[in-house]
Amino acid sequence: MKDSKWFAEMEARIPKGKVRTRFAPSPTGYMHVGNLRTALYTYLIARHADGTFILRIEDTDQGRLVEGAVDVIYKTLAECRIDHDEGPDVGGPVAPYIQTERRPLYKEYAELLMDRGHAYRCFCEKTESEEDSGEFGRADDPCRGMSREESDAKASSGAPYVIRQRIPHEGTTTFHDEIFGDITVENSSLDDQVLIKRDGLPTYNFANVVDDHLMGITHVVRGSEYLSSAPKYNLLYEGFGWDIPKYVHCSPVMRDAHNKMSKRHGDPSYEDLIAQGFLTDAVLNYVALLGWNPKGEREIFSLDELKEIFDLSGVSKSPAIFDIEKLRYFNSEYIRAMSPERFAEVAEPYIRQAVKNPAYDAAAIAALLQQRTEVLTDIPEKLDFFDALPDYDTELFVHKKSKTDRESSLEVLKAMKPLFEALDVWDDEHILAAMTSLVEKMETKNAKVMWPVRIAAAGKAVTPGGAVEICRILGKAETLRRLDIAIEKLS
RNA sequence: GGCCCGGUGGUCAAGCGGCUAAGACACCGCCCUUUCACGGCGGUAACACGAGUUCGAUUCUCGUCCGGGUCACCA
Repeated sequence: MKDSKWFAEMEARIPKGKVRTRFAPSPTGYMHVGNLRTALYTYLIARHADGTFILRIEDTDQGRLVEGAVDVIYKTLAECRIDHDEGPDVGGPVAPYIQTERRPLYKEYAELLMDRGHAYRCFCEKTESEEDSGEFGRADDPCRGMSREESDAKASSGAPYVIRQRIPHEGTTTFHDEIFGDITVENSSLDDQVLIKRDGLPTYNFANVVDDHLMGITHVVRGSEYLSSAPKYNLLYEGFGWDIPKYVHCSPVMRDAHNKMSKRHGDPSYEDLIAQGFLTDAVLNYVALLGWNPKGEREIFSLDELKEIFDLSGVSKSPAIFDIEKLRYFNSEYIRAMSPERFAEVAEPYIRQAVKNPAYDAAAIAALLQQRTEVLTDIPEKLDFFDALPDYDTELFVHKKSKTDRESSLEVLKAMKPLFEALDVWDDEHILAAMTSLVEKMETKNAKVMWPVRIAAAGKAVTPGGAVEICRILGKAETLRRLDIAIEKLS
C-alpha cells in the first residue's frame, strides 16, 4: 500500500472552488435518449455555474466492450455541442479519464478504507444462490469480525478474497438529494457490498466514489436507479473522511408507463433520431424539457439559453414518457425558424432522393417545403410527382369546396392552355396573372381555376405549394405537357 | 417479500391551504386558404382512493391501491 504522502499528493491534485460535474458513460455504442438527457443536465449544471464539465469513460465492463463505442460518445456530444473541459481526449489535471487506466488506484483506496476500519477482507467462497433462500437479509459475514492480523496473514499466504464495505448494524443514514430531498434509511437494511472483486478490480459503486472524489466532482448526476445505493456511497465518503458531493438523481425517460427507453425495445438512440430526420437542436430542446420545466410558458430554448436558465429546482421526480409527437412539433418549430438558405441546405439531400431531374431547382422546392415539414424524412414522399406524373384518377378533379368537377375542369384546362402558351416570362407573377385573367373571363372564383391546374400539374391531391408554384418549378413546357395529358384524360 | 421513490387530462407539465385547477403536444370544430400545412379562434379532457388535520385540502398527515427502483464479486 502507498504511504500517506502518496495519498496527500492525490488530494493535492483535486481542483477546488468551482462546480465540477462529470458525464460517465459506459461505451455501449448506443446513446439513448435518457443518457443524452443525463449528459445534457450534467453539462448544464456545470455551464450554468461557470464550472467544469468532465467526460469520464467507464469501460470496466468485462464483456460488454463494443468496437467504436467511445467514438459514438465523442461524436454525439460534439454534434450536440455538449463540450467537455476535461476528458480522455483533451486531458486535464486529474487524468487519466478512462477507468481501465485508473485500475491501480482503487485497491490502494480500498486498503486505506480498511485501515480506517470501514472495510474488511472477505475470504468466503462466492455464494451462488443467496437470493433464492427466501431470506433477503444478508447473513452476517463471518470475515467481518476477523482480526486485521489474521486477515493480513491469510491474504499474504495467497488466499483469494474480496474487500467489503463495513456498514454499521445500528443507526440510520440520511443523505440529501437535490431533486428528492432528504432520505433516511436504516443501516441494517444496507449490506456489506463488495468494493474490490476477487480479481482485484473495483466494483462500479466503489470506482465511482473514488473517481468522483479524486476528480473533485461537486455534483454527482446519475439515474434514479442509484438512489437506493446513495446511503452506501455516503458511508463510503464518510469512511474516507471526504466531503460529500451534491447528489442529483434523475428519473428515467420511459418508452411507456412501464418500461424505460431501451435499445432492446428498439427505441431510438440519438443517432437514430437524426437518421429519422430530426434536428439536433430540436432533440436537445425537447429532451431538456422532458422532466424539467423552465419557469414560464416558453418552450423553445437554444442551448445557450438553457445554460442561462437551467435550474435543478425544476427537475421532476417522476419518470417522463418520451413522446415522439411532441418531438415532431419541436422539430417543425426549428425547421420553420431556419433561414431559407439553411433549410435549403439541409433539405437538399432529401429533395434529391425524390427529385432526380436536375432541371427542377432544389432551392425553389425547399422554399415550398419549409413551412410544411415536420421531419426531414417526410420530404421525399411529398415530391414524387416532379420526376414522373402519377397515373392519377380523374376523380381528383372533383372537389366540392372549389366547385369543380370533370366537365368544368376540362373547360378550364382547355382555356388555360393558350394563355400559358402565350407567356414569355415564366414566373409566379405571370403565371398568376394568366390564371387570374381566366378567372375574370369566366366570372368565377379562384379555386375553380386553381384546383384543376394544380391537379393536372401534380397528379395528386396534396402537394407542397399551390398551382402557381408548382407550374413555375415544372417549367412551361412540362406544365403544358401535363395539361395536355389532363385534357386527354378528361375528354 | 424488505427497503427507497413516485402518482394532476392520452403525453409533457404549472400548482406549493382558498384558483372557474395554467400552458404545450395530440385530438375535435370554426376561420383563413387554390390543396395540405402554417396562422388565428374555440372546444373535449385531470388532482388514484379512503380517512384525518383545518373554517377550507390537488397542496399537510396516515392508510390503501397502482407504478417504478433496489436488494450481484453488472454497470
